[in-house]
Amino acid sequence: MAKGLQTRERILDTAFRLAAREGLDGLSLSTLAGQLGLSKSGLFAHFGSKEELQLEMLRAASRQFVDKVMAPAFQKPRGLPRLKAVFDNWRQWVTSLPGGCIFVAAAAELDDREGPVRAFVVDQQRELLKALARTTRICVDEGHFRRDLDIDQFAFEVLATYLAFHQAHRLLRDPRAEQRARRAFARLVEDAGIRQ
Amino acid sequence: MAKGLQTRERILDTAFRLAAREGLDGLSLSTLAGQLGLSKSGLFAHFGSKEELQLEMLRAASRQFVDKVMAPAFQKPRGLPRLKAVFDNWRQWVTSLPGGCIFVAAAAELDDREGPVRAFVVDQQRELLKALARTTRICVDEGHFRRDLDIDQFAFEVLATYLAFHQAHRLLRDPRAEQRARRAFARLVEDAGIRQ
DNA sequence: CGGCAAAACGACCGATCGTGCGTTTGTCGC
DNA sequence: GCGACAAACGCACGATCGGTCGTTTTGCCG
Repeated sequence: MAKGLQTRERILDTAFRLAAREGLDGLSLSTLAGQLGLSKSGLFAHFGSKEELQLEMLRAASRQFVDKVMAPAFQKPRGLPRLKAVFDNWRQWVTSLPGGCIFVAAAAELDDREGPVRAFVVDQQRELLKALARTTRICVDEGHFRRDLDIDQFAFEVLATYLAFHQAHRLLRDPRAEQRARRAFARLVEDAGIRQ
Repeated sequence: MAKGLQTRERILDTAFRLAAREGLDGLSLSTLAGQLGLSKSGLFAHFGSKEELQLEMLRAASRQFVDKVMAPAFQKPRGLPRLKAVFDNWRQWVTSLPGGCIFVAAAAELDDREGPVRAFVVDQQRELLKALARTTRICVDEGHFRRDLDIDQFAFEVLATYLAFHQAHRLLRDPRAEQRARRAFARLVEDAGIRQ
């Protein structure tokens, strides 16, 4: 009983790292099985289909995202410190993963298809925007941001900064990517601050 | 002689639309040939390999981008009107293509591989950033933007807005995507303007 | 220990991939 | 209108894909 779940976790962990490199479809069962030292059929038996594996892999990635990015940030004080921690952890989440963020890869890959995998990614992205908006709202409530700030617009622009950082870092391999992202975020925060 | 080039153009045009939906690898020669009413081998003969087809397809996409986005904008007066036209045309470039922007798809797909296709996409992205920076510099020269503006940072943030727009539009299918992008761009422009 | 389900295996399926080859069809200059 | 050459074709190849199945190995429990 325990052995199965243990192997399953090992599969998902390896899969979500590998899928960020090869894409959701690019990752083949043979490759994954080889990487894990398992037979293809042995691996396959854990999930009924490749789609199910993709879904479980994304769910595992979501859990890791919460653990590494959101949860630690929520240890920080409410308001601006927490928002900054979210963005910092988010950046580190990308740089720590050798294949980049799987959700960015999945978003581009799935934006035209239909089905449960796309639905999950869309849902997660919406949840992320909501979480960003909530964190931003607290900044307003705490008096760190001005009251007439457009919360959802702010969340959109934080996401924009993240996406540009991801591209500059992974595609262009620009060493200034982090600096660019930091400055863009700082400008966002400054603009949202209380005017004097 | 003329027939060959004509067919070649038709192939590339269909390919670059299709590849935005399916990805660079996802697009198969069989599918493309079927869509064009050609045999797979007849299509294949135009290019020595799939990689060459991908390269030529991206080159064709680049030409279209210049024609549809950059060139029309350069008809506008120097400075802010031109910059705004670039961004407007850029947005329309995405919405007019049923599969979205192939470079965004390619960027996510290729960020880990090596080879000439990746190199081309990287080069094009760098050129785009440079073109954005040049257009922004003219805004400074014309007195529309303040003199101490960080040009490259500005270009980075314009690209960020575009990427977030692309994602909101294509993945989330958010009807407010355009409004969000407009506002983000407007805030960028306002921030870069002459302080009073 | 023995027994038995869970887990992993290896061989195989049909489909599809990119690619090569020999042939037929089409077009254009003389 | 005919010869030459480009363009498109049909067919088959080896590889790899996701997926199936019957068998063997493993590990837990009484």
